[in-house]
Amino acid sequence: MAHGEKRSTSIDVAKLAQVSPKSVSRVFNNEPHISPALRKKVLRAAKELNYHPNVLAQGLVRRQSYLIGLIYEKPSPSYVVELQRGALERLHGGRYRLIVLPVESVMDRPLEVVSLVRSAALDGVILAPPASDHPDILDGLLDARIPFARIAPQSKLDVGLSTAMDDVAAAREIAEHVIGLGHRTIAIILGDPVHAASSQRLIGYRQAFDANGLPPLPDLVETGDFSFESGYEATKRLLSRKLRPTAILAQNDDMAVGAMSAARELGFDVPADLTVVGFDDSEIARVVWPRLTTIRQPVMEMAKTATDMLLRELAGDDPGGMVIHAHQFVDRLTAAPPPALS
Amino acid sequence: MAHGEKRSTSIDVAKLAQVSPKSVSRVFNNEPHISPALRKKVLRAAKELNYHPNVLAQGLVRRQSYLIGLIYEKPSPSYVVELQRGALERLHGGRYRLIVLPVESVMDRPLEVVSLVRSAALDGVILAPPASDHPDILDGLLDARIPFARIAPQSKLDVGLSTAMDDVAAAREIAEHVIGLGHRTIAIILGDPVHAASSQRLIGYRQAFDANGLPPLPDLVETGDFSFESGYEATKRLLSRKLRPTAILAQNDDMAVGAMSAARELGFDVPADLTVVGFDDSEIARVVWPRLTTIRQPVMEMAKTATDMLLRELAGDDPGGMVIHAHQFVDRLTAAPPPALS
DNA sequence: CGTCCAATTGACAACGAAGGACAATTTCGC
DNA sequence: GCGAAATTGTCCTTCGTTGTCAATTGGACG
Repeated sequence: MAHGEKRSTSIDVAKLAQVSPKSVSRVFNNEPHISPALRKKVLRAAKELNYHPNVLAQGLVRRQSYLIGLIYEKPSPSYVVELQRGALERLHGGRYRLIVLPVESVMDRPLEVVSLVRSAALDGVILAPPASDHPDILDGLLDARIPFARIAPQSKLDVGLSTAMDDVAAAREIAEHVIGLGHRTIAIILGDPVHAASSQRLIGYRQAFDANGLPPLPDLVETGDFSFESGYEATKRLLSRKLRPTAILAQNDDMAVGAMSAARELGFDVPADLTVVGFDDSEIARVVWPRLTTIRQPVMEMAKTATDMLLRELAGDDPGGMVIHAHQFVDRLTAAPPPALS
Repeated sequence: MAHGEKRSTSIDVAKLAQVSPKSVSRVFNNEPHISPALRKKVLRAAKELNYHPNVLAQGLVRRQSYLIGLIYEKPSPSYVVELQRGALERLHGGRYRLIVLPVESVMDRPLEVVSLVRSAALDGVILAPPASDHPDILDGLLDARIPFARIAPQSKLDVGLSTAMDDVAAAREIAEHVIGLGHRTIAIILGDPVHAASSQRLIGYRQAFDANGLPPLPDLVETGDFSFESGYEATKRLLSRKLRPTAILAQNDDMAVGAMSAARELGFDVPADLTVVGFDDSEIARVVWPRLTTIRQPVMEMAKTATDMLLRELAGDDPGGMVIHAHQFVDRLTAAPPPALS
């Protein structure tokens, strides 16, 4: 039993080093005006006692918890991973820590979210869609004076900090590409309508249709929820219609991959018989075969920037209001001319 | 500007409700012997002031932070997601929160991990591989008296709490299946050797080889790091050898999917020309086409159980020492007899 | 060698809530 | 209306660290 050193306090260290507790505090906070001799004494004593300042006590007096929350509602795993990666990359090395707060249903009980944030004493919050667009949440946080950074918001863009991309332009771009390949019978799989990005992307698709003299095709639209399964089911329905699409625009990669699976099961080859494109360029897009043609949404970068802005705000600097990140069309292997023309 | 209510304290609530601060405390901590009337008064005042107990102050006096850390070292995204999901599911509704602590390199600086945990004042820690097997980390946590639960440890099984599965048996099982299909030239893609699971699974493969009179095949072994890319690269090398395998045992799903991609690129059909099996049954296994034959490792359940044990320990109950979860062979579409026999 | 200013330290009261030990006050059974 | 039990209130500590301001020390300089 060599184990069992009890937690030591700044007072213990002070006693051992024969200085005042205040001096210990000063050394640990790198305050100016400290003689090298004092610093050495304190550090030696601290090391001997294996002392770590108690963040709870610090937090109490400084009115900070050094906790940042990441709020999201069960989006695709790959999206969450990217979000976290971006946030953690920025947080790394600093004193702030990341708390993950997946919430059941943002839309149903928005005030619960605010209450959660308050009772956890978070210093700041990163809001992923669809929480980033919920007015009650924004108001609640504003009211509680809790700084927040929003990822990909689509409304009330003047509120809080945000990082975003141009969903409309991106969607238009990938739709243009598919049309350019010769497709005329194009189906759309929408994501969860509570995500504002869903309607934005639809607008982009429509713009491309319009610009190329195609009808809006209300028949060939199915609604999913951004999950693999929903893309799979939607595609099964689409491919069993009398008017069969030669291309499918899925509003994210998971649904696109679901579409590919369904197509394969029904005997269609991708892309020879059916073009499938996604949106996001999440990990899965690079990993499936054939590799998915999609739009690269810089989720990690957006999360990193959002975190950066939040930290700057917490530090008292002016972080600016909104940063737009560039998207990018990524042409891989799932888009080809329609069978009739090939 | 309706915004800006300042944070209120228990004393504010007491004043407004015209009761003693002690009563406020009693109500919020659900102590017995409180009349419904008092409770109502306090709750109403608290609501009006939008009062939330300050967790920092509570934590200070109770010596708890209500923070649980999840420590992992950049494993596959799907694995992380499952871990988090399991932990969060158990934590949901309670007062404990999850802090994610991905660490650069557990092996290089194990004491940094301990120091991180101490300075963040975590109440308990969940250790994913390979941290769950590092003796210095275990000792450090033991020393600091911080409870921890280990996921899938392979050594020092008597230390701390743990949840695990039988990697050897599982690996043997899937190898037996492949051999049973008629394969005789079987390649292995190992995961990162710092993960103890890697060698355990290899032992299982070898047991199956031995039992069926196959040589250990040291030539057809490649080492990856559990990532898609490493599986992809390893497979490119394997398939360009003079002695070409008809089946590949990958030590996790990501590498297996990488193997499938590489095979496809080289013109091999899976499973007609090449059988590929994985390990873990992470999300990706269900999502790729053809769907991956693999071993289901109950990561989410293990994480959930680990969290449960940790919470029980924190509550002062006896959580027991170790729980073994059952694995399961999942036969899907990527394993078939070798071409010569089909 | 004393004086005065700056650089260093120290003393002490917050911070917000909980816990313990009792005292004071209802409330209720009968 | 009495005694006992159930509620509430008082008061004082504790938790570990920082802010504020006063005290001390060390030098430069005349």
